[in-house]
Amino acid sequence: MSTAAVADTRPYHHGDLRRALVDAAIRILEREGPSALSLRAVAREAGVSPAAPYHHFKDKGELLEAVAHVGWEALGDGMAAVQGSTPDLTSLMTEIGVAYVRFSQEHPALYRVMYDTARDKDSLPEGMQDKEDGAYCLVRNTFRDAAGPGVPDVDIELATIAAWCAAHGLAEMSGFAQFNPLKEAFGGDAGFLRAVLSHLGMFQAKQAKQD
Amino acid sequence: MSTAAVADTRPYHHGDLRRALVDAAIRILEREGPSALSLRAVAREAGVSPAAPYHHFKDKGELLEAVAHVGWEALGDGMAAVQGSTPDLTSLMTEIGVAYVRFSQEHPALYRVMYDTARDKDSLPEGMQDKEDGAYCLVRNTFRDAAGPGVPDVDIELATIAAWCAAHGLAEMSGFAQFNPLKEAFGGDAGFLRAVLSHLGMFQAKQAKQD
DNA sequence: TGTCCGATCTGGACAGTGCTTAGATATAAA
DNA sequence: TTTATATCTAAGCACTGTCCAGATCGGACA
Repeated sequence: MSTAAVADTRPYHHGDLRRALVDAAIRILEREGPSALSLRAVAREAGVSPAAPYHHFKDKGELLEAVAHVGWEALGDGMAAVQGSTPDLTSLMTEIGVAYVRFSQEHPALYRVMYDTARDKDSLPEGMQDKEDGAYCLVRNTFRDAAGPGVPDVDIELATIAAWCAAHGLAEMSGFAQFNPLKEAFGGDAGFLRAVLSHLGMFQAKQAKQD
Repeated sequence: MSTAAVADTRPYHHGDLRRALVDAAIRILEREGPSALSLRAVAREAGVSPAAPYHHFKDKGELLEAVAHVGWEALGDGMAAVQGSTPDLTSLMTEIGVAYVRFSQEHPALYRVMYDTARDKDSLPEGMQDKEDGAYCLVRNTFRDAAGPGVPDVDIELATIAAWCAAHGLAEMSGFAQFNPLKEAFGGDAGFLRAVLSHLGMFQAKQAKQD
């Protein structure tokens, strides 16, 4: 998760403090959770004064945006990793969905920051839907490839949105206590995720194809 | 939304300050959003000192739980209101889903508090899955009624969870800017919601019935 | 080489927060 | 009426996000 070494180049006093602050924030997030993520704690973790971050970010929200950006890229990487793992579209989309939920389980605090900032702006990050390597585009492209050239854009878009919403809902609630009995019934977390995702039937482009 | 009159009985100094605080919190939430909801602001709104709430709630989290509880009940009412609006299961479940998302759109701040506290506790409120009049039970019962007696509990539960996750995902993202083009394509917000919900196909008990 | 300018960082301050403690007050019970 | 208990206030603590004046350092220019 790019908590990478800080001292690659140090063009300024501290040496790329901006990146160091984002890294520090992610470190705190993974170690102590979202409630411990104050601007002052981040500055402390990075070894600078509480006012230093204001030379690189307009306010706390802008720092969180930068943190979220790292998260979205990592999520995209995780989803891209299962690409080509199976030729069957339905099971491929299920695996992409599983990768999505897995990310949210492995980085719950980061995932929370990602959607907190998204809700504040009423929008997923700009780049995700346009840039070809974004997580959102990955899902859309998978649907498009499977659907073929005759399917209207609106159907592709609908399938993408539906899949994204379903995956997000599952991601936020997969840890809820209510679901434990069902997890056992499906042989653990992985089986449960696959069951829900394939039950939803959202990962079938056929539906979009036939309309 | 139960911002009801305060002075029904006043057995204590202030007169049911507990309820007054919850009402005040909801008022602030609807008026200024979640970021304005501090314990001190709630006390101010209710006309008491900043320390007064601590005689009725252990801490801020417990106040938020009480606020969220009001929200869950209101959500349940909204979903129950469409009950019996159509004999067809698929369209009924779609309407229940629409009612769910509509609630989140009309009370975004309250909806946010509901899930913030749920995530903190890694659980939906206790009563919802057991009490017969809870929103969660409403969905499960609808599935059960439609499926008939031969369908195993685990399938009913799976369908319920899948539908709930999908509705929540859509609720959190239905306001995102990315979806605007699609909304126009489906003739406004209502059409968009129905399209996504029925595309997901999650509201069909048949799948559960056949397994 | 020396000087200066602007980017970068610090120390200190302000208002606001959640929460605690000690004391005041009013209600219900004796 | 006295007493006990629930309720509320006042004051204070440690913390937060944010701003400001001043210190400091790097690179450009002379």
